[in-house]
Amino acid sequence: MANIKDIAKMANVSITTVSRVLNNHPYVSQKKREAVWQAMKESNYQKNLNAVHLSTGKTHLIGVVLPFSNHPYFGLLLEGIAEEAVKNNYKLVLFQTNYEETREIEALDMLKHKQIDALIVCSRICSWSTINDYAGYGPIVFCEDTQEQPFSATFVDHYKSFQTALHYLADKGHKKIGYCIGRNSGANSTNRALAYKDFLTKRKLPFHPEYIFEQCLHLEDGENVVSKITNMKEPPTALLVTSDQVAAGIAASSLANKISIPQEIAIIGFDNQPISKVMGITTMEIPLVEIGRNLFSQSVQSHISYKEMDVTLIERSTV
Amino acid sequence: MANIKDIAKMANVSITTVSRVLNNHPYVSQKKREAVWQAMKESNYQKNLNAVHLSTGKTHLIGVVLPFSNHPYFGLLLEGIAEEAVKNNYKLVLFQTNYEETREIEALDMLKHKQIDALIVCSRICSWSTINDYAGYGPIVFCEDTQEQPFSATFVDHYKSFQTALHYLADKGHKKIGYCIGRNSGANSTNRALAYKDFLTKRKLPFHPEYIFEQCLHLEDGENVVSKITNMKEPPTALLVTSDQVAAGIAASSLANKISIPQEIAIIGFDNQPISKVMGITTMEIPLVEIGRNLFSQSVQSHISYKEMDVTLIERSTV
DNA sequence: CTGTTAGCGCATTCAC
DNA sequence: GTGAATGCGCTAACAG
Repeated sequence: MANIKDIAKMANVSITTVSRVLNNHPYVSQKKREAVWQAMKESNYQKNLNAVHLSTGKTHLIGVVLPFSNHPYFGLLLEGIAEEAVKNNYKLVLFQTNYEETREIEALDMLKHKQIDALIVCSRICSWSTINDYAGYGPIVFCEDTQEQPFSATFVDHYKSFQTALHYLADKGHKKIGYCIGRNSGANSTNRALAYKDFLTKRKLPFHPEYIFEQCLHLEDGENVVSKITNMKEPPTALLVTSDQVAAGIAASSLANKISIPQEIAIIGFDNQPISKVMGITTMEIPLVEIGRNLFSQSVQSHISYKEMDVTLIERSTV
Repeated sequence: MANIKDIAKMANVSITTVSRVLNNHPYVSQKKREAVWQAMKESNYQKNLNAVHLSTGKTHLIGVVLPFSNHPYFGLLLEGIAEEAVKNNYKLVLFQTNYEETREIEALDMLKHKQIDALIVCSRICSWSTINDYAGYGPIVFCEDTQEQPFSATFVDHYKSFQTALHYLADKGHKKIGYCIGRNSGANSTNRALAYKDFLTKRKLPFHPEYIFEQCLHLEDGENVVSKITNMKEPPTALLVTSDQVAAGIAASSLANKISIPQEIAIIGFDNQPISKVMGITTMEIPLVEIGRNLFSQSVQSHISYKEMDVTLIERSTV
């Protein structure tokens, strides 16, 4: 495989000149420029990116941290990130963490040691104090409201959207409303819990701890929720489900258990995934692909920015 | 950030010795080894992988080519690949092709130019003759029967599994059986088409071209199938659906259109995705995660190997 | 066992 | 406009 030296020899110029045309610098005569192009064509030259990386300290690689790659939520996010990466000639390095802190730190370390240019954290597990140790090594962008933290972010206002959905349900006459959430830690979960409490207070509704269902991440988790509900003396009449996957699971399981939706239980999902459309689930649309695209853009910028995306209620037939 | 030279200085040894302990070479006295460790600890040393890559010509990066990252089929495959990559301290570089040939060639070119060590092609679009041009630049592994091609592969026998499912349906009394397929090109599709024809011949059943539904990749595509079927004078009584996603879409759409399953139409999906379990869809289980794991292993081996995985019929309630 | 030295392929001063 | 020279951080003969 030809290298820059070979090209220089073939084109009868110096290595520097080759490097200049390679990087589109001005101040190269048209004649030499063409000679270099010719030589590159003939020898099917291609830069050795490893050398470029070592020399420049840049890798054109962006790390993406996510818990699982096989979850539609992250799939959509990744789709948006990947789309933009292709456009900008960046490649993505995947860090599948399974929510293990060490995995996330591995990614952070790669940033620290210049193995990637920036890091996109789709779902954070490390504390801010840990992450702050890595500020300055390169952009780290998040998919949550980073508040005062010195990191870019693209996010939705989970407090607001949760309230919107909750009041929508209440306006339809529901008084016993519960919700399903993925993790009980995490900023997003905290915000939603707060929104829930504030809603209850405002509407003067009692707080039922058993109306909160945790560990609702995957389709299968919906079954669990349904089985818990069927065993309740006073089950909720409506459920806010923070993932369309789980909402779909609940819908399917309800069907199997002859529980009618929305008569016996109303459901609002989140994300507006294809599955919610197919199954007619009312949902809060989160523009995940667009968020992904924006996350990528922020990761290749040196300044910090915050971008809030809107959530839209999509009415279908489960409320 | 300290480099190998600094460490050498601190530990009072040569660069080579540092490199040796770095790479666990023998022939280093315990004393010096410990001195180096000490220095590394003190300075929080970390290798610059770009330098390692340039020097060794290896990147510890494996490329993964797939059409979409947000499809559960590829999500599961990716899950298996990622799992094994983490174990072996490799990182994954994603190539989302959207089935565009140029994207796949980009990946191939990265292999050629040593930017990645190997390539895993989850779904091929390029012709074998194109791909053969890249043989020798590094391992390329496929998720399909590579036949005489000089590339490793992990795959399932689509001919066989299609036949199994088809005869299962026929044994249940079905005579009008159709199938839904993703792409009409691709080796897997060809094999299934062949299996279908052979089955028809063997059972002396007529061939209805309208019983073949193409472009069935996503959940939403199921709607289409159902609407086509409802407009047929003589609709099929059973459907083989090469993706659980589409099968789920068909099930949901049937429900919405008051078509009862399996009474009016029987369905067999493929993959055994969570959704098929939740919706009680009979399916042909393909061990995607395991295939992913094996694909990774093959990608870091220098010899060529072929591994066929078994497909298992999982009976649920749609037949 | 240990150190010296020569690359790996490219970007980038700096001088002409 | 152009090129010689230096360095990025590490590996791997080779010599001792």
